[in-house]
Amino acid sequence: MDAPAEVAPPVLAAARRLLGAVLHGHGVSVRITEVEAYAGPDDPASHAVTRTPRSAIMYGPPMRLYVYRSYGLHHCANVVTGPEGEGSAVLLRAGAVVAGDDLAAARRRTDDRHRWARGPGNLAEALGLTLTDLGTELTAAPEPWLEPGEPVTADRVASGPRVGVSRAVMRPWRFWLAGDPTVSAYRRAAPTSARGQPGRTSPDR
DNA sequence: ATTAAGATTTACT
DNA sequence: GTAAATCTTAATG
Repeated sequence: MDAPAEVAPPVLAAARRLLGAVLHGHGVSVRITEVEAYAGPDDPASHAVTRTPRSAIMYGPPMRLYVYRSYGLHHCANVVTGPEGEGSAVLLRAGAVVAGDDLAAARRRTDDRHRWARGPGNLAEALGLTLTDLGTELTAAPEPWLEPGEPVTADRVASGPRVGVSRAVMRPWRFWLAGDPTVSAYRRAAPTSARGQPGRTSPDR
């Protein structure tokens, strides 16, 4: 009983490493400021919990783009990080636009540059990423591709629970650059049945 | 076949 | 604070 309950999976290190990297989308480039790690079948909040046409890409080789539709309206972009068969990926939640300002403003229909790539759906929209980009090899051009950034020092990285998930809420697998103005606000997942019911909380629902 | 919930965002009371 | 927009998946008939 001296061993830790579980070892931090490699996807957490991969998530931290993506902070500061630059994703070059279709005419717009974004420096990643906020990410979330999603592991394989062991992670109840991950799409990899079930093997479906949508999650198949997560089980493929790393450094490929995983795009999925969220609530039928938005696209969310992930980087597959684990080796083939593991099923882990990192969701790109926010970033700072470093190139293609005009195009980003047009796609997002706002001049507030802090909002151009704040939130996973908004980030994908700013970069022009859709399902046609699914499976793209990210290690080299053409766009979209990912340019590794300078390693970020640990004291600049904050972490907390993932946004909008109702399962495995205890895992602080969201990472962001502390104090960065482009980071999205934390929002708790919507309760499924009884809301705000006092007395008891379900940690791992 | 239908229903419910979800790694979301925006608009509105 | 709540509702609506609407795609994918799971559960059910």
